[in-house]
Amino acid sequence: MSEVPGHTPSTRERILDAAMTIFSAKGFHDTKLDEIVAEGGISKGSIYFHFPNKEKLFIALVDQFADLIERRANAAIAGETQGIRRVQVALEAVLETFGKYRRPAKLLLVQAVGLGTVFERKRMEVNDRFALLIKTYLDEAVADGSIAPVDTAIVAHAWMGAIYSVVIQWVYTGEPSKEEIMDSLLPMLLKSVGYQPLDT
Amino acid sequence: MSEVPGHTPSTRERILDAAMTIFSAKGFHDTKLDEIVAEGGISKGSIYFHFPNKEKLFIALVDQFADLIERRANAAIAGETQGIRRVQVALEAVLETFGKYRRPAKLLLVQAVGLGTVFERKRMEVNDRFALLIKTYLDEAVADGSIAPVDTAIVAHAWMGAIYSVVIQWVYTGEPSKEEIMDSLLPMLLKSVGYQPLDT
DNA sequence: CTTACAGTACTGACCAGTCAGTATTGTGAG
DNA sequence: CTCACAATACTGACTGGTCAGTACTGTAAG
Repeated sequence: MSEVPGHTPSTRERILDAAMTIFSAKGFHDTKLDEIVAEGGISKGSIYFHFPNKEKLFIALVDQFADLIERRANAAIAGETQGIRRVQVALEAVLETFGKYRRPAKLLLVQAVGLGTVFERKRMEVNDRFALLIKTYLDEAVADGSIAPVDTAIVAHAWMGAIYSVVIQWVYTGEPSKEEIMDSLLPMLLKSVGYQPLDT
Repeated sequence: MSEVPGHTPSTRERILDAAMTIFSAKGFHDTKLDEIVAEGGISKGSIYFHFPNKEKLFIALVDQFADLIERRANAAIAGETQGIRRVQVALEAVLETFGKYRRPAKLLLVQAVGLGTVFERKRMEVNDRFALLIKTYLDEAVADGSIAPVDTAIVAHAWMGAIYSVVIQWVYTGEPSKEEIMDSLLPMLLKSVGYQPLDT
């Protein structure tokens, strides 16, 4: 995730890597800090040197990945001009990124849910960010006539949920493959707003 | 949920009701058994008389609601014969049921996620049950020519995720209203498999 | 008395977070 | 370069609050 090839990872990076491994596998509550300590070959104290508490360490990982997703989507969009094409390449970029990072995907989509009041806000914030991103580009596509008018707020949330669900399924079972997802999910989503994709 | 009008609730029911209230509001880990005890006016001892542990109590609630959803969907389907109509009424029934039970919905869709290894299996089981249900009826619709062939496994998961996501949004914010959901989400889902709804 | 439950006081394992101390790196004066 | 000191990075044994679960007592019905 954060490691640069020819670069000895800093302690902070080692902590984040180890935390990602354990958190994504066992979830927040089932992860003991001592397990992260063992995994990363660091000490408990240095976790608390770099992060104020367990919760903030977890949130740092969530933020890190959410930022990455958003950057990739925006980068993809920047290369296109027409409304619906922008939507399409953004979706492709997001699926691509989830596909590339299985553990962070699980962390964000599964382990960050249901953690009680404190995390709820964070999760809604991240979700709303994504939904808004989708909504913005859908609105664009409606405005330039690429697709017929729809309730873009609902469609945005529905798309997000559809993507999450399929990605979660893939995270756990490895099925369906990324190619199948691209080939089936993408056209399906576009069809749901009345757009018939001609090419891939 | 389980209360029958003219029936003094048994202790077991009082436990389940109280547990539902607290679990759905605070999540599994942030709920203390003593809070359930206070909420329900029951005793800790009787919780352990009726349930082996906190985890099983939680799972009982999840199962109870998942069963309800499935029964409602199947009941709705039984009244229709044509493929795609069956899919449509099933979706309506599910949305209807989520709409009627906000707290159980939150419990199932939010609080039951990210609880670590033990609950993961349960969640996947419930999810797969729903996805399979959708898939079965989609396959029917494809078979009888109501809709064009698609990868029904992926579509089923995507639909499930779309519904979850919109319902979760509604659970937290009360928006969009049930009517808007019905009017926007349902046609959108049907459109995603190439079906243009004529009525409703 | 016995069975079937309800109620309550208590326990002890667990683990996030602390802190006193050690190691490493930076710096600037002689 | 080297010595003195400071700042930063890191260590790991220890602690104290928490809370699921238990042991025990109460009671009413048959």
